[in-house]
Amino acid sequence: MPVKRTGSGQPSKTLALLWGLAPQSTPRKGPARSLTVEQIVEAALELADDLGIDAVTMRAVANRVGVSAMSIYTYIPGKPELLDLMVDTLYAGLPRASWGNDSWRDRAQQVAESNRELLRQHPWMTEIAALSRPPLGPGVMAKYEHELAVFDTTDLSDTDIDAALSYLLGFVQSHCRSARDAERATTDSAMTDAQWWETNQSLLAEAVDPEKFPRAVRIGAAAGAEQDSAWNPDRAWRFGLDRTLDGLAALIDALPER
Amino acid sequence: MPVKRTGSGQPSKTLALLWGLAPQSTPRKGPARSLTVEQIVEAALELADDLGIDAVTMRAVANRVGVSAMSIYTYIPGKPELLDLMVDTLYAGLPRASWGNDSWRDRAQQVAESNRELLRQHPWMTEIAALSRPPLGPGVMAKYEHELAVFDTTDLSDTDIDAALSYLLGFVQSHCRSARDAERATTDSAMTDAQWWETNQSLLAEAVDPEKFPRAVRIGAAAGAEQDSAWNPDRAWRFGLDRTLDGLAALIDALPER
DNA sequence: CTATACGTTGTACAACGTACGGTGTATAAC
DNA sequence: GTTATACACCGTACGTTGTACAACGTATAG
Repeated sequence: MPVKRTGSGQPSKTLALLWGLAPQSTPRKGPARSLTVEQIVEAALELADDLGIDAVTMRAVANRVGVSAMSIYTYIPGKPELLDLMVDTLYAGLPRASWGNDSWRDRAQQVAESNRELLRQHPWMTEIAALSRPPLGPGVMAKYEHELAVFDTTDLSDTDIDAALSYLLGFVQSHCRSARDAERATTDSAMTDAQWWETNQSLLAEAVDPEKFPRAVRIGAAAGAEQDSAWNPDRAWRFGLDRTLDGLAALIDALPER
Repeated sequence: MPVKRTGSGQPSKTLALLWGLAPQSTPRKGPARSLTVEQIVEAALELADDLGIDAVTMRAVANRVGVSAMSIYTYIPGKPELLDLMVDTLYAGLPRASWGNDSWRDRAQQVAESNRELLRQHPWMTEIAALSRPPLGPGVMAKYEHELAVFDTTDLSDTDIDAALSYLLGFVQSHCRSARDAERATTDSAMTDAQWWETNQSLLAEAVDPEKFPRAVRIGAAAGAEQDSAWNPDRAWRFGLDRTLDGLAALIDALPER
């Protein structure tokens, strides 16, 4: 059964793991532990980055750190918790330059772009559910804290600050997910967009009646022609980011000063 | 191996299936077929709606229509194609009232809300990859055609119309995905948000230093208190939809008339 | 020295998608 | 009418997943 969802374990165990709270420290009874949680998470991250999230199996991770699959379970309760740890670890490692006196809009744009960069370097992150409701580990908290400061200079209420940040990050994730899907569609099928188009053109031409779908035919063709493909990630990014920032500006700049 | 991705089959076969182009019609050689593709897709949809996307296995679908698992493969090349067909079928069944002379903003809001409604009635749709780059079936085409008309009365270029619609739908999907994750987090763990909070409060209080995370503590508490939970889907929806429409308005209303 | 707690591992299970080969049935060819 | 052929259908089997369980060995506690 596939496990791509996080947060399924007992939350207390997960939280203790995330914050590295060891129940007791050094003098345990049996043989000494041969690994650390960090080593396991590291190995899992390398696998995910190199071969994709599907390659992160308990057996593969165990093999990479030199133990048997079941040994992992003495360090980590299960796979969902491993995914939680992977995400939190990456978040913890993010650069967090201080904001200086940039405007909220500049800050928001930087946050969007650094999140995009993270998701481009680790595309598998767009495939797991840990992003919308991430585990409350130290990395997540530090990221949240830093990004909330985007709206320090605005007059938004606390709840609106939270909503605004969620909205901004939601756009980034949504876009990166689409970009990943698009890239995979071409690499998976070993077909460029152009080849795909050629293969399907005749079939589509037969099926799609321009009189029945006038806008779709016209606009689909225009969009495909102007960009070099059916979907241009960079163009979609710029369009979406501008819209998102404008949307937030419509709220923020209309506020009465407090 | 889990298959939750669509579009992995040969595109031509998939397209033929989607548009219902039978290679030859009636006089085949062997025994008559006992099923139709529609029946199979119907059964798969019922399973997904009743028990979630994980319950849609080839064996379960086959069992529901009264044949063995392998018989399905004489109708449909594989599971990705089945998912494609499910999505296209739902899209085809969507109501598409004519627009009258609503403003683009009213139209956009209606599109957003009807998409949200669809994703609420079929939450499993947020979990499969068929939404960002859907298969070009008749249902998808009809939906695309209808929704493009949102921007008929604007002066947007064709490529911008396409981008604007993608942006709008991206928000809806992103929101519904989060809403689904949040709902599942409470139902899966058989824990209400309040219970979860109580369980973890002491641990978090110990780990999270308010001096290190001042904004996170303040804003997290405010957001949790004002809403009745850590995340209120309806509030997030209204916030996000307003921002999205404002963002589009900033582009559309600033255009010089053509 | 003995008891106990713990790290590690091999085996096993159920579930998944689907490749493969066999079986029976309908039409096509003669 | 007989034979050949194409096709629908099915049972079995394979490789893969997460992880439960029990066995085995090792270090410390008494």
